[in-house]
Amino acid sequence: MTRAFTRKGEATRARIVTGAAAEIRERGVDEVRLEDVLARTGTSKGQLFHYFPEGKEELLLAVAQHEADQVLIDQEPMLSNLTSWSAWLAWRDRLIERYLEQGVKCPLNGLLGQTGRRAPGAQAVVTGLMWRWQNAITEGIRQMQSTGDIAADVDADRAAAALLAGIQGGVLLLLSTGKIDHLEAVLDLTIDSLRSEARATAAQEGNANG
Amino acid sequence: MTRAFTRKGEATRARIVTGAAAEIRERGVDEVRLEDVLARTGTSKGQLFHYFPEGKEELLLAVAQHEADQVLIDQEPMLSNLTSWSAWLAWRDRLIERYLEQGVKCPLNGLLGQTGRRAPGAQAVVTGLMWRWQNAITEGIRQMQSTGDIAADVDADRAAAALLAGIQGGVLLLLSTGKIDHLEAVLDLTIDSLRSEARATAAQEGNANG
DNA sequence: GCAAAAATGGACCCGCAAGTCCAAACTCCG
DNA sequence: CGGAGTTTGGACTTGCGGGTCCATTTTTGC
Repeated sequence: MTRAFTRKGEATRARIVTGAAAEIRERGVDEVRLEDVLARTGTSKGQLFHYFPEGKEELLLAVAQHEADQVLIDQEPMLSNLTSWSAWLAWRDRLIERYLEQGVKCPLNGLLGQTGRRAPGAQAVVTGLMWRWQNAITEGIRQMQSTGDIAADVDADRAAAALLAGIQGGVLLLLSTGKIDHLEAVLDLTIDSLRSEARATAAQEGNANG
Repeated sequence: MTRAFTRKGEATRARIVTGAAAEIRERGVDEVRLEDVLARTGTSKGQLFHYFPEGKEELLLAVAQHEADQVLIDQEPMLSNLTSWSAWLAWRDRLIERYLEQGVKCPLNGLLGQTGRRAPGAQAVVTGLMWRWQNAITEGIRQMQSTGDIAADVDADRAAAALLAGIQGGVLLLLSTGKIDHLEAVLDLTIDSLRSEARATAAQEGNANG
């Protein structure tokens, strides 16, 4: 299935993907014309359709995949090591920093709901991203439970689902209002809540660990 | 500024707006052609451009306004009367019910971030909606604080911001995964958190109310 | 160094959907 | 009834942008 591309070919292909991604981040999916991508990457139509025979749809899918991966990579190594409260806070800070910097330019926006029908597979990419993201958070919560830092009776899956939703909503509101306040509030209050529940439970059980 | 439309004219205009709204809900903004709206509403191009001289953009703006208002209306009378825990739960139930029914068809999706540049004013409509929505929640929290049901030291604005973000994210995840779990988790955990903080504070102050 | 395969440039095609225009039909009021 | 203003229908124009095609150049493998 993997087509035979030379080294140079792969490089060109990659250049097109990252160029398209940048263009989309800056101007939005529906504002980007193939011409824009060609201009920015210094390529021609012939090349684009050579590397993406299905045309725009295939390119969008590749971009989506690329950007989805990037979202998680940007959170490492924190996201995979939520093993102490300071790690959680570092993760929190990274998220704020990352989205503050990204501002209103969300590459994956516009791939949701029925809007994303334009690139059928793209929807799946987003779903996959959410799934991986939530799993990482769940794992983090479980870790904290194993050390007693979070109460054992917390439903890790459910808590992770809520936190992920909060983050997504925070980013969404950043996109529409330009302010990061919502994201900050969600992260701080949710994490605090996980901590205080631990404290409350520990207190009522009369036996803190440590 | 208000153009002179006869009764019949107003009716036609309204028919076009609601028809367009329905079409968009079903098929997504970028899939809807003016022709589709005309077909559904039994109108002609002449009429559409008669009532919306600026064309599609003006129509989209009208639709956005219409749908934004609907979002809040659908939450009444609960949203404006968050004065007891049972009222909060009723609101929660209404939200779940509403979005479960709406499913993957979000009329305002696609108006966010730079995607929404297609209709410059539409962005403002969404921002306005969020603002009104959050204010209502803040007000509800304040109400509960005034009766002592929520601890006075809770920052109502911040808590409302977090809850709103959670809701938005929950809906977003509903759009991309088709499952309502995230929205449920956010609502339940956030509301629970508001309640337990009240309990905790009351307990530690040694004086519960009622 | 040579043939086969891959990479590149860019002119051209073509369909779609927004927007224009105007003539015909209503309707409102005196 | 008459005519000014409003509403309606729909044919036509137009520009944009995705996709096709092929000739040319470069690279690869032997």
